[in-house]
Amino acid sequence: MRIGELASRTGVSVRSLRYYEEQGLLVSTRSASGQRHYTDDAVERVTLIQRLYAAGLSSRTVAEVLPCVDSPSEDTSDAALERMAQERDRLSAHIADLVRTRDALDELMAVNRAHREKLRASPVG
Amino acid sequence: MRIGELASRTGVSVRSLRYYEEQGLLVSTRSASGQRHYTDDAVERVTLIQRLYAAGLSSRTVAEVLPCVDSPSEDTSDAALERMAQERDRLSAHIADLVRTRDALDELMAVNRAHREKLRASPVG
DNA sequence: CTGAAAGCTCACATGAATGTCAGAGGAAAG
DNA sequence: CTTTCCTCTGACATTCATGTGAGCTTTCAG
Repeated sequence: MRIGELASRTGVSVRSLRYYEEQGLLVSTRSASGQRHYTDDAVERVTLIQRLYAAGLSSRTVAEVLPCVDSPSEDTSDAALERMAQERDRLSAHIADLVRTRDALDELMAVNRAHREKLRASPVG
Repeated sequence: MRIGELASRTGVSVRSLRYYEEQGLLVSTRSASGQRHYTDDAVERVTLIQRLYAAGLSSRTVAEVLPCVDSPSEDTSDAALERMAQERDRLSAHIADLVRTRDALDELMAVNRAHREKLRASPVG
């Protein structure tokens, strides 16, 4: 498929797809006229890239990790494995943090709702 | 305390503290000479701001939410409550997404480690 | 064949939080 | 007092993923 189709299938802009390629995250074959062509696999790959971005990995880090997706049969470097472990831990910590923040939001909402109830009961405040 | 102390107590740069004030997230009293002074409460407030930033709220949204922290006794606006609920939901979805990504990372690591084991058992690959 | 739609490259713009620098005026301690 | 550190404002720089537009070529449907 060409880049436009990949874009609409993944919901990622054409611009971003070219950027991913520039960063070495996504490969394409080129037609004689220079147009990018992708296999169906690219859809999944783009989704994964987005997922990793959303998890806070930089494109540099994503580039380090993706080879392990492509060819786990090759000798995965210590560095890559370590990087994955490191990112996993960072991600875990981040998730825990977000959960705490969500709890804080919940409590904030509860407090404010409670005050409203009180206000409704005795409108003087 | 002055801005430098607040910075070192919170681990947030002086530059960022001034930025928070500019965005209406943090208030200070000014000395005759114009220097910012903060009460101890500011430490907690800055921590909360950072927490909300980390949860993906923009400073605009943080500014919308913070008044509910300051004075839940006032009539909290519908808009603010709705905004909080909305951010809470967004955050929940984001957390779920991150958990999935973490799982994906875990599996990726497992697969790569397994391949290594195999390699070690029969070095031909 | 023609025109619309889609691709290409290159380059500049954006947004958000923060870094950094310059020039000037306070603050605190020797 | 003088030195050293802190703070002030203002402005420009940075990072990163993405938007946007120009100018040109390719593809495809009619």
